Amino acid sequence: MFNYQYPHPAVTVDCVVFGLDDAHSGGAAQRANRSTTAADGRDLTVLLIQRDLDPYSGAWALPGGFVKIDEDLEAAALRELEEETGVRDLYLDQLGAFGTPDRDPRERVITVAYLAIVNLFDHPVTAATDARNAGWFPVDELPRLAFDHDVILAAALDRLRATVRDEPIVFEFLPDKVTLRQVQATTEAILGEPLDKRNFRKKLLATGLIVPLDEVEMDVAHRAAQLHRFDRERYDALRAEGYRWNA
Amino acid sequence: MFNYQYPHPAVTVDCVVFGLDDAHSGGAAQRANRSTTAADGRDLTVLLIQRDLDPYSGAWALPGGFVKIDEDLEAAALRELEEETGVRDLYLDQLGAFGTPDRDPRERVITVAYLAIVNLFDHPVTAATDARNAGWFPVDELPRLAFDHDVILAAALDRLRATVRDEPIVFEFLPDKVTLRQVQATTEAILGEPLDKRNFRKKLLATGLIVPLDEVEMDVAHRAAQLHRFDRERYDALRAEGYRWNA
DNA sequence: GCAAAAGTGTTTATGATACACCCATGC
DNA sequence: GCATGGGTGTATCATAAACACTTTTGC
Repeated sequence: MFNYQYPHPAVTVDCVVFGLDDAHSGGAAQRANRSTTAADGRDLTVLLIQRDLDPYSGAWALPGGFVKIDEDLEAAALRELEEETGVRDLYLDQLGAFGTPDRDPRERVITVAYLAIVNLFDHPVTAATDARNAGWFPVDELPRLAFDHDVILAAALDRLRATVRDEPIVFEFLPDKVTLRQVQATTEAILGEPLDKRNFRKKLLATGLIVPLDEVEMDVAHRAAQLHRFDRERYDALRAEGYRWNA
Repeated sequence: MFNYQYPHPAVTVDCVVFGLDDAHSGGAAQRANRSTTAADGRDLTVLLIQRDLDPYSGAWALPGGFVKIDEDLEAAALRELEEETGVRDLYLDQLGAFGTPDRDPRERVITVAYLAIVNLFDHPVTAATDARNAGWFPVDELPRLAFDHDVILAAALDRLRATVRDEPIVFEFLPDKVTLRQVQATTEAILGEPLDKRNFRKKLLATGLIVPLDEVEMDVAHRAAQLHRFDRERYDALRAEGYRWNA
């Protein structure tokens, strides 16, 4: 038992984990009747976990959990994600605190939400989601969510869409070696709107941060596209000097 | 006494309150040797409170306090601000949660920080800051701060500077009836850099949201400037339809 | 009349948008 | 040979930036 002179709220972290669906979603996420989008057949998806305890038992929820008493907030988010999805290496950005008094029926719970992005090319996440029922849901086909997770998710989506325009965050979704089509398709999946191919490529290449490799993609039933690499080191260096990405 | 099965952190709110200094700062804030800036002689300032209790007794800190167990986070921020500064009506935006485990030496404290703006034209804040020693400090002449408040303040300043470019947030600092010079000077004070007068006015007026009134400023030792009003209602309506401010 | 700030346009450069065809490859 | 996506350039438009003098008013 832990005693305090004044009442203390519980504090949790919740993660809105975005990924680019590879079309074999795990768990009970049913994905029938979906028209392929402009995004190369891949959708922007969110990782949800089906609750097996009350409250909201059976409902889908954001992965998350309680912050340990000596644990940094970001560390808690990373720990929960690793426990629940097996992913270690990902993009993580704090979204904010959500603390409406009655958001959890058990006790006062304030949650710190994080926006995370997993690279499904590098990490086969669904394999690691063990016993618990987990699934990737396209952002426009979400189930009803537990707690106020719908509000948090909406805020995360807004943030993601705003961020994709002024940070090279698209590459968090993609493998090291990418085709320009992949970059465009992913950007379109995030924004939910089509972009002009020539203008997109022009602008991307004009940054000088997308360097062509001496390699082309493989196993495609048409002309193979040039592979490129995002020069993150150079970007970080420029960024430190005030450079601003803009796409 | 309040008992929990697991340890709970304490949760506080802290406010970074920005204002446009009217050059008679209250409290112990000494303001000697200051060169007047481009901002019309007014600086972007932050409201700080001198702590009278340990830890950090005597040090300056952000106004804030504990969140009550049934109180919304934003309500807690508003309450603390009213208690400590007497201000009711202000701009408030959540900045994020700060929760490094050792940021408070007494116990684990997670704080939710808010960015606030008070309109010193409408509300004479310093008068209301009663017993406690409070003062407005120019953002480039800050004293050493308690806890991790320097980090929070830096984050708030970054956010403010980013926001002033894509929301008409300048008007939060200013009275209802403004001169274009005031708007420009305030923007310059926030950004910390000078702007071109003609371009600034052109762009501002081009929005159609700054409407000239049939009135001019009074009691100035030179030609009186036209007064204008920011049409917030129309802005809100446009905003809802996807309009984006850009200055 | 002089100090102090108000007010006012044009030119240039840069970036954003719109737009359509031929090419390479696998089947 | 045909289906699929890869790759490319130009003209137009809109916005941003640079830039200096005359006018009004109070003292």
